[in-house]
Amino acid sequence: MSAEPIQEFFSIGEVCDLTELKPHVLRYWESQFRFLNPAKNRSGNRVYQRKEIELVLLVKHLLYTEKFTLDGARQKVEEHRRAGGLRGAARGALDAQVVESLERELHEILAILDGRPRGAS
DNA sequence: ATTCTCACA
DNA sequence: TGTGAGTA
Repeated sequence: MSAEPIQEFFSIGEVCDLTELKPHVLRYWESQFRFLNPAKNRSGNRVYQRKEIELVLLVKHLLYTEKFTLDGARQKVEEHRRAGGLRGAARGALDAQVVESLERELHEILAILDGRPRGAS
């Protein structure tokens, strides 16, 4: 009964639309966070997967909303990862509040994606 | 049109 | 972080 071919890969441009960030910011973060390394296709273009969009949103939240420094955000995200990712962090040593709000933001975005065959406005 | 790297402010 | 140059 499944239907819509869910979009699995995203260009940097799509990720920017989805996260409200500029391409140069995403590329810069790549140089600051090892866990933010999207694969490159044959032509060298970044290919993002949903997991990476989650990371981008987490970093954006830490940096812009919680006003962490690059170093602080780096440590925080690594904590999240050691705790088992976005989800696992909830039962870890991190604020369930943040995780909750992130999942909400994420769901809003992914919901639109999953229910949208792309190309329609 | 989009994205990429690199340089520079 | 923002912008521009020269590519692919």
